[in-house]
Amino acid sequence: MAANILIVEDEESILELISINLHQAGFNPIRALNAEYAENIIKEALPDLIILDWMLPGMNGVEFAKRVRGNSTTKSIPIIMLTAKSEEDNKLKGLNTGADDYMTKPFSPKELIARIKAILRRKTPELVDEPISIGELILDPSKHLLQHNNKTISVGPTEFKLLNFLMKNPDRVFSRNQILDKIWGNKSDIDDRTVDVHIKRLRDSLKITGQESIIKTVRGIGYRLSKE
Amino acid sequence: MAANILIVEDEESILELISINLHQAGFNPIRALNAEYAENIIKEALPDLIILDWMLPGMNGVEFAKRVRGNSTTKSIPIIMLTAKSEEDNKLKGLNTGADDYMTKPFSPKELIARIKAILRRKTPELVDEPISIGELILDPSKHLLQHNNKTISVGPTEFKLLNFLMKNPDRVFSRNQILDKIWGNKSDIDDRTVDVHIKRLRDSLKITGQESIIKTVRGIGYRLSKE
DNA sequence: TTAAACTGTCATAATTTATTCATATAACTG
DNA sequence: CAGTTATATGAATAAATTATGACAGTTTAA
Repeated sequence: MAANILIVEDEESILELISINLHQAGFNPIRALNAEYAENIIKEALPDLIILDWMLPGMNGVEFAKRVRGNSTTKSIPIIMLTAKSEEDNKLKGLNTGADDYMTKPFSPKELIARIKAILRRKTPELVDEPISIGELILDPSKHLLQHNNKTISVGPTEFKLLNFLMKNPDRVFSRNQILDKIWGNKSDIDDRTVDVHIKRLRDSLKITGQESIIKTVRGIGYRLSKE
Repeated sequence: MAANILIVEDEESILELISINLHQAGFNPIRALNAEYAENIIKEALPDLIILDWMLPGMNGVEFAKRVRGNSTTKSIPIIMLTAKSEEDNKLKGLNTGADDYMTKPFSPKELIARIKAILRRKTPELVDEPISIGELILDPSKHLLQHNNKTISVGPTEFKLLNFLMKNPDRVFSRNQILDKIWGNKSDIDDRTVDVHIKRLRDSLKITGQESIIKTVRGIGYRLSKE
């Protein structure tokens, strides 16, 4: 299950940028334009991590962080603080207020994601994309790499996502539509049968490893990945 | 089949958050921003479970719950109530209004999902798709796998559905037509006798396990699955 | 800009399953 | 036990599902 990440940032374009990047990295972004609204959200549902702008209109980031830390039910939620470069001196203060990490603007979305993963890996490992292996195959989502006995197997982007999904849910059958939902996104109006084609391509790619038979066809239902 | 879960929550971001998390957990979320709208939805299609915010604009959660409970066609739908911490005193009242469970805000989406599963498991086990076992046979719907002493038994698609159905309703006799209705869908104009053939094939598949006799013929009526 | 890689769709081949039907067996009735 | 009815079984044919190869349009990378 994807991690829910609350982003508190008053500049809409930045908020959107972070949102999109988190979404693409497989997280669930929850947007808040100010600390007050963010507090309301937290009152209702607990996020797995908070990305917090240092400077906010109204209640500022530090204040907000303090309040999060002050409440027993929320105090263990990790916080990443975003600070402008000029505020760099404040970083110690920021850490003192309880932020688990900080990043100075402008920052690279990639690095932000990396930091998020690092923190989640520490706090809630099950929410991070760790390498998965099945048999002699190793798939590393963060490196976007598929290996077999230390040799890299090349697969297309869609096939990679497909294999990734199946490896994360081994032994379970998925219908073509479930797969379309997960890999293509639920808005797609793509033909069922397209899945067959990608399954074939994936099997072809796996052929040189002799592992192509881990992808089983479950007639009338869909596909399943499993060893034996 | 994914369970349909109606979420009645006036705060849009929370509604969205719950929705996304439920979707990722394999449920089918239906959103309602207020009780009135929720009532309309229920008139159209019965959800399998309702997540209900205690405080709602217009008709509040308790009132809505009462009405759901008051109607004979909806009264058995499980309800999970979301209450703010300050309203915790009300929890008894909440339960009295018929909520099956309640969660105090803020809650973690993961816990919510755990509770949902627990309730569904209790109330409508067929929606949870847990493995079913009879004797030494284990049928796992989500893996679409039939096992006997850790060995996979291969059965055709229709036989699998048939066995699945019978295992979910053990010790009960079904006429061929009832079976046709359940497995083939009621629109089918298929011959009664076809069921016999599939029963035979199923028995054949089970022969190597020595369990083929769990499927009894009830002469003049139909078939029944039971141990001894 | 060009070449290479990737996508989704389709037609068709290959495979697996379903249904019917004829006949053999078994179960019930009196 | 003979007659009657219901079920089991095997096999042929029909139907459904999946695998595959090719293609045309796109995207990506050099």
